[in-house]
Amino acid sequence: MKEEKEVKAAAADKPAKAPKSEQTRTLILETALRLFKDRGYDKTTMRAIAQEAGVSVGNAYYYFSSKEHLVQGFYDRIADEHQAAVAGILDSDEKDLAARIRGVLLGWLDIAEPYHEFAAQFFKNAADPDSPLSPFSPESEGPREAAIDVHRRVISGASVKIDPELAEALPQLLWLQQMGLVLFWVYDRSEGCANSRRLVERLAPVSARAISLSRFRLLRPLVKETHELLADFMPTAAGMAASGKPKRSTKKA
Amino acid sequence: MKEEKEVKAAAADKPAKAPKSEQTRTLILETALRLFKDRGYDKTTMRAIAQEAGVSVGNAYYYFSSKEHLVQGFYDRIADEHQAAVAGILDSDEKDLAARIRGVLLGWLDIAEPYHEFAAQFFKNAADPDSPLSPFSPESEGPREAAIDVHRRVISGASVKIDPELAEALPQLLWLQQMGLVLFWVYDRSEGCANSRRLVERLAPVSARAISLSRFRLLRPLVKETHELLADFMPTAAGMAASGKPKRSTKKA
DNA sequence: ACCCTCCCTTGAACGCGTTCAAAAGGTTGA
DNA sequence: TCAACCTTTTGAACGCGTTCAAGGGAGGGT
Repeated sequence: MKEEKEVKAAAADKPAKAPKSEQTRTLILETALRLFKDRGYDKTTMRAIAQEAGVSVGNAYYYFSSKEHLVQGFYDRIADEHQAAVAGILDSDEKDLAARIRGVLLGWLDIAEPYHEFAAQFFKNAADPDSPLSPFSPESEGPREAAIDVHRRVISGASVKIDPELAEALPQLLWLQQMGLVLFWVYDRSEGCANSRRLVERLAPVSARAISLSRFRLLRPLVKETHELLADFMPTAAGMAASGKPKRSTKKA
Repeated sequence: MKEEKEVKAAAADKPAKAPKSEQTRTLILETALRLFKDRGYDKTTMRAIAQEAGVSVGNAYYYFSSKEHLVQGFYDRIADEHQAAVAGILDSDEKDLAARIRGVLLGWLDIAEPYHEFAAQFFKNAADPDSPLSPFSPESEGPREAAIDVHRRVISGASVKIDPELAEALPQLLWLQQMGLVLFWVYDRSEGCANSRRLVERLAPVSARAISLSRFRLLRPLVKETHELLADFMPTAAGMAASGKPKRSTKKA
């Protein structure tokens, strides 16, 4: 299943990076993503992808072990675009936490909007626990950590004072909030996903307020327990549930 | 699609309630649920269901317009069993909120455990926004309202004092929490879903504490905003997203 | 008797994702 | 040059969910 391109044996002074068939792989992937965007996921058949790319269906399966795996590329692309898009806000001198949260979430909606129909169609695959496409799957750890890191920067750039214990768990919580937004967005059929945007406008101040309230003594025990809960069950929720033991992962993607 | 049994014209003094083919329908449904439980969802083919029930595949589709629709029965069954199972706790003199939450959630895990493997397999269908099986779909409004009502009784039987504004939104919030638990449970591969149970044990006190803290002045604005947010976006999240206008539904199932 | 109508039932057929044995290409060593 | 070997490519075939035109069969009006 997992094959890494191992350079034969000797060193080719010109690795060239296009080893014959990497082109075929890319061709199939690009064709697939284009058709997905044009026709939607369900209406794009493997036969159509193969035909459009000028190869056989079997060949597509030689490079991508299933139709789902073709989506991984799209998945990564959105994440990359989002991280690029929010860099401006994250590195700006905007200190208001609500504004930063709002910017990151609205930024995601902007990036994802062109793919809304397509995304809604394959969202069910991503929700399958057995699918590598699931945001909780071990295969998604890299992108997931990167996404959580965005929220880490959301917090660190804000002027708000945060309980240090909460600060540790907060990026994960904000990421969970983002997953909730994605869920809402997938269901959102309103023009231009206007409802999702309004939700963000309303939700961001509430989140920010809740966070800023957390430093009060009154909430100390609640914060502490919440933190412990996340530490035990979240690191990789899927891995945790699967293995039976909480595990800490320090791997960086 | 929606057909109600209309008594022909005249009054049959013996409606008999088994009008010829209701038996066929039931036979197909029971056969399907049995095979689902035995073999899992994916490995149970429509052909196998038809053959086992002694009918043709087309006949199965005459009564159930898709394989998914066969699952609706299972869906309803779990909900009914759960409501029966937690009646004891809800009507008891247990006044501790954490214990009540814990009881309801653990009760669900008990009921659902036999179907864990099966459920994980069709969970992806339930996550499809276009599927009537989705817990957020209009078709699921009846069961959803019933499930929310369970949480309403969780609260009303507890001795805790609750901000009246929060009290209105709280059942929905607890239901969302339950949906989160279901998500975790679907991913849970541990022996006997032990991790899900431990999550409940840890989560219930945290939830209860958060709720009891909500009556403090400090949290008043946060509670108010949260309530408004839910009122606008939750009633039927799907319907809301679809129609563009919040709608209040007072329909009882 | 006949036909008409409506409910129920059939099974072949369609399009899909996916698999696989076999062929075609390309590279290496003698 | 030939042969062995691995990578790449092919397209027919499989099993699936689903559809549909066609066929019972039970009543009821004439």
